[in-house]
Amino acid sequence: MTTKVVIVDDHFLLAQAIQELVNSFEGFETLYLCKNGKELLEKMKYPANVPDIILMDVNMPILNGIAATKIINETYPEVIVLALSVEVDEDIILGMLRAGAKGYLMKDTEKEQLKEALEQVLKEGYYHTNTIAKLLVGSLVKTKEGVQLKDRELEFIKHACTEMTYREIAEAMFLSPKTIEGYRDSLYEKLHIKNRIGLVLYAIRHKIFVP
Amino acid sequence: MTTKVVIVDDHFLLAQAIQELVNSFEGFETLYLCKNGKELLEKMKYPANVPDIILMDVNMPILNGIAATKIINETYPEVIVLALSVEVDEDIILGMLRAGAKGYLMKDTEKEQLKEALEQVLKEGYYHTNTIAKLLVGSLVKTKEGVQLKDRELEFIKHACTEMTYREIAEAMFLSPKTIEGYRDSLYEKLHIKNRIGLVLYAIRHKIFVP
DNA sequence: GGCTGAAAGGGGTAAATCCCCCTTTTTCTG
DNA sequence: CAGAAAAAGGGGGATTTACCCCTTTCAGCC
Repeated sequence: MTTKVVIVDDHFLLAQAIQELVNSFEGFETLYLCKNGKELLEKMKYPANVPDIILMDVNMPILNGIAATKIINETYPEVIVLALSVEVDEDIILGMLRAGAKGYLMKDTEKEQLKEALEQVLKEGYYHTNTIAKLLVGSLVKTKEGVQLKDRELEFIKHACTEMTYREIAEAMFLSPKTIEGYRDSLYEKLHIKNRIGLVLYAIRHKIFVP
Repeated sequence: MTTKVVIVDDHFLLAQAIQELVNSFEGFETLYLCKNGKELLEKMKYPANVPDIILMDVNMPILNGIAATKIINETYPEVIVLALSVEVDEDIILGMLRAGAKGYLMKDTEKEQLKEALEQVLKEGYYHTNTIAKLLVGSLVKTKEGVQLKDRELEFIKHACTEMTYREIAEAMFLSPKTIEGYRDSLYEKLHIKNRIGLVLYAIRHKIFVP
């Protein structure tokens, strides 16, 4: 009985290439390829298309890896999802694992490591490289960082990542300039920053604003 | 006589996978894989290691695709470089082609398209998809945008993407604050921006500063 | 109802930024 | 070498920001 694998990645060349790799491993075969999460869910409506393992890219259009993984974990809890990405962003890795991925492979892993990952995930139910393990430990240590921003603040931050003055931002948000300054001052304190440049960098690094 | 191909990509899994693909094409074989431009140049010092075609990733540590392509074009003009990237940034694609790449493949190309590209590049000397062709035409239309920034200006911009005041930037660059203000004012005019936020956004969008 | 705490609005001041316009020095370039 | 262009440095003033500390309003909750 061979293990059925599905590869989900919008970089189609990579998907096809990984397919060849997987097929070269004994005991594994690729069922089909998908370009995004939506396509995958469509396919999986037919029981014959439900695989044992899904190799899932994180950055995809339409339905990204995290969202797709979450749905699959709820609908098909017996299917194992392995994340596969170039993304080294901590938030994203953790998001993927929280969504129920059983492992996270960087795209610079060795061929042998992929085989090892597939085999271990079948036997043990999980596979994590040292890099990821370290990240996990790290995330436990600093569970704080819980700076919760309100909707209105997020809206302000997005405007601040613009050549608008605070007066103009106030107009755009139908607030008085002084209220806007209040938002700003409280954010500066919460986020430990000193000026608007710091705010812009914070917004970009936390994906509040995409340049 | 088979065509010898070398793959340069720091995403090792992708590199290996593409290797399998290339080897499955009749008349092509992979010589070896490299993780960056430096490794490639080291290898190519031995004549036996000089391939016919190089499949080169753009984003690599140590020596990136554009720099490596430039050197290879000067040192080994008979070697064909094909760019291979997820990058859709116009500047980068054009940079790669200017550096002497004979084609630019997106990583979402089909398996068959890779084969076609390899074969056409051997026969015709170039390979461009419609997407790239359109880009090329577009770049001819708006040949302007030739805002050439000097080293000192770039250094200033990087500092400006920081919570430093101009006074502090001046200190760090061993210049008077007034000189720094001069840099700033001339940049504002050249780049059609109104304030420091605009400068930060310009820097990020043009990859002068990576947040 | 009364307390509390956050959101909204504000006043005043010091610092930083922006925007002119100007001189001197250095560096290309014909 | 001369002349032009760029780099470096500067003055002064209008705006904008940053940082205090303070009042009103309003919703949530015991």
